[in-house]
Amino acid sequence: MSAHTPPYISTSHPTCDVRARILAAAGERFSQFGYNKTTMAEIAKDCDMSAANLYRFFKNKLDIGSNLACACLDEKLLLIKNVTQQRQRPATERLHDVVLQILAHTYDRWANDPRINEMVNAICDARLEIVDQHELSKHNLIVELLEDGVQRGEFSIADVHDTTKAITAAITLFSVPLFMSLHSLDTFEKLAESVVQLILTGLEKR
Amino acid sequence: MSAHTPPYISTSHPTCDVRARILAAAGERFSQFGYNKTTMAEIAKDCDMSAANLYRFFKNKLDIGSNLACACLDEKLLLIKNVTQQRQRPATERLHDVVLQILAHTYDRWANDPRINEMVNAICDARLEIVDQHELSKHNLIVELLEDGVQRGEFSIADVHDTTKAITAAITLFSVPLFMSLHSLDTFEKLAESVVQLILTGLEKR
DNA sequence: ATCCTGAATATTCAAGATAATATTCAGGAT
DNA sequence: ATCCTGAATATTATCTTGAATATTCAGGAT
Repeated sequence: MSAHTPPYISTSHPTCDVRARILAAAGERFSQFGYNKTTMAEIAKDCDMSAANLYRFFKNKLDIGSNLACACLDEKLLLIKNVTQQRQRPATERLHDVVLQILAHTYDRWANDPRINEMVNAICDARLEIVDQHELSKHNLIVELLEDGVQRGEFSIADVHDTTKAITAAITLFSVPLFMSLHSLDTFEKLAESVVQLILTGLEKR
Repeated sequence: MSAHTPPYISTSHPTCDVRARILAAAGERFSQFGYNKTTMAEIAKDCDMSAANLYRFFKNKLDIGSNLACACLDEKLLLIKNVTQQRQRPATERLHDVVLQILAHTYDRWANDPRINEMVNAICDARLEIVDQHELSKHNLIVELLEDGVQRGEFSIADVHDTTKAITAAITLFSVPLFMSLHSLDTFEKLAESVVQLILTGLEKR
């Protein structure tokens, strides 16, 4: 992490640079030592400023954390979006990949960056609206995917919103970091395959 | 297990009576005041004996808890069994009812007997094998149900065990007390209906 | 011998004291 | 005027220690 703002072309107001620098420093600390164990003073020192000055750019520590958590969730959302919007591929394939992608991401974060998860959790139960917003965005992406699948004649769905909720519910196990300790990634992947299979084709004889 | 295992009919051996009496007293206390807040001395007094004497029948407090937790889980299992084994009904209906039954039970326990859940949790993460055993029994009941459904020509299933695991995974949201705070029972029931629908018929056009 | 207890010991819990840390603010530098 | 800081205050975490509780055990009652 650079201690000083790069002096070159800044597309935005200098204030934004400072905000970005603070977020970068905080993010670095949070992911290395955890949210609770990094102090405002440390973040400030990394940015060559006083702790008090941080409060000119963020309401408080939780606000810094929230911004980082949002970025984290957005990144996750982007991963999903990248799959769902590959319009040339069959919707079934994309649904499959979305589920596996979610699992891979959940597992990776759990295994490789536990401190970030700690932070996201801390933030999420202090700021319900953040997770709500994220869930809504995710919901919409899946709705889009299902609608696309229906239009192409791949899917037969009575109520797209209900079905999206059902799918989201059915893949809970793959979305919650807490569960990741239950199995190896490999086991989870096989399980996810089975669930996708189940979702796509159901049990009834045809 | 017990230091002296009765080789014959359980109810007749005095040791079993004592064990049962202890479990009853402990169960009463645990569900009323919680596992952590009831003392061995209190349980003992309820049984008109010394605390030390409890250790002749159970290894320790956790062992008492484990026995009660087992009974709790067995009761849950029995509920499921009662549904799955109604051979005269279609397997699809039974599968539906099992899921709703599980949800109802999870929710009820969470809402009306939080202390029991606290105990079961405490015990389960100290005694993994208990929950493993329970999961296995549950798995077997669902396997039976699916096999029955296949035989009747209701279901078309490639691998019954994999599918059972998939179903179990897909209803995670309804099995874990932790999630119960997310929605009302009513909302959960509708969601469960959708998930069952999804499991039974799948998404693909037929 | 078998069953049980009171007292001894080990472990866990919780209230209060202490130290860190978050947050605010009056005022100084540019 | 705007930006920033050091010091003051409020909040939160950590540590300490006495008390509560779990567990053990030597020995008494039946």
